[in-house]
Amino acid sequence: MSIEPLATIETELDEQITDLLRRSDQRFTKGRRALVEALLAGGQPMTIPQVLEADTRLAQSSAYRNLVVLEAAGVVTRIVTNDDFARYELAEHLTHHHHHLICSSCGDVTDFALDDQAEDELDEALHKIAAATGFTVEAHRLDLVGVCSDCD
Amino acid sequence: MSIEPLATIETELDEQITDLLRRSDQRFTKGRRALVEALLAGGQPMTIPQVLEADTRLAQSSAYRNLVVLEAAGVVTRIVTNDDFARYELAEHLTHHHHHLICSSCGDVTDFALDDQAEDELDEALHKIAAATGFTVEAHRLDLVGVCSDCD
DNA sequence: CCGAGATCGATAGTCATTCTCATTTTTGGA
DNA sequence: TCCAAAAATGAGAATGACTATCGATCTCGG
Ligand SMILES: [Mn+2]
Ligand SMILES: [Mn+2]
Ligand SMILES: [Zn+2]
Ligand SMILES: [Zn+2]
Repeated sequence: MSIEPLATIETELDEQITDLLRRSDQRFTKGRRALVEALLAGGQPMTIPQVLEADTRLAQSSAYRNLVVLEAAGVVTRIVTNDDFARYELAEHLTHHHHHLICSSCGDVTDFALDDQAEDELDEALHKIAAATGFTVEAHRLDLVGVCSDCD
Repeated sequence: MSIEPLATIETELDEQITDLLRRSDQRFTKGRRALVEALLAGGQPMTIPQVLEADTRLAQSSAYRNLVVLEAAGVVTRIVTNDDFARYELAEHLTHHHHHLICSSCGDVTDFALDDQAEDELDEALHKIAAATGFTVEAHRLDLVGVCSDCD
């Protein structure tokens, strides 16, 4: 494969990803870089068909396999909804903590963030739950399900 | 099919479900009643294999089909996680609003509720988001992902 | 430059879920 | 009660997102 960047990854992000991959004995290859660049350029969680359309040089089988590798390394997050396809986005520790608007009509997933106060209050309430249930919390997920402005 | 109830559905709930189904031109048949009873007895979101194991008289193909019917009628909710199987539970307006603990180890999904104050604060924050984004909110979903006490 | 090992990608396989259709059950008149 | 039309059932086939396979290609240290 010979792939030229669509959008160049900033040096720091590149190094972070290289490092995450190295920790799971994986290389930051051209194909993997192209996937990250597509997700970065997309600006919202993307299905694999969307990724393949955004960069037609990518092979489907490699995209599936490499997104699994990238997820295991903590570079991307897999988002599963009621839609037929899973979606991927850059992991939160490479971007920032946020939540999702999920359109029940078209399936689109977009990001939103709570203001700090609301997020803090939520965290506090969730810590109580965790303590009360003996559940070891790794993450919380908050989605708004509804109809996006495009779908009216 | 000849199915005797495992756990009897209370009259009021039975009438609500009958009504919901009638609104989508569907009947509350024995097979559908058995599904609802299994979910009720299960006490937590169940996969279809779990439902079939709980009531071995149920046919797999009918269970799949009827859970789709029950979901369309608003009787049950389909919960999709990273696990292989989707899960079903009674819809919130037949029970109460709540959220989910999702075990990333065994896949189990259990319920929890925020205290009223935390839920109110969350609702308020989400209304602001909806207003700011032009998103028409149908529901919010809050999950805690982590490791359940059974899995340590 | 070389060779071991990693990665690639076309293709085949898997399996949760959906579809098909012949059979059974239900329903609402006659 | 009897009948026919409509709905529901369930065994099995089909679908399709995703994963596994494996020979070709690339990468990197020596
Ligand atoms: Mn996101
Ligand atoms: Mn629940
Ligand atoms: Zn939409
Ligand atoms: Zn568990």
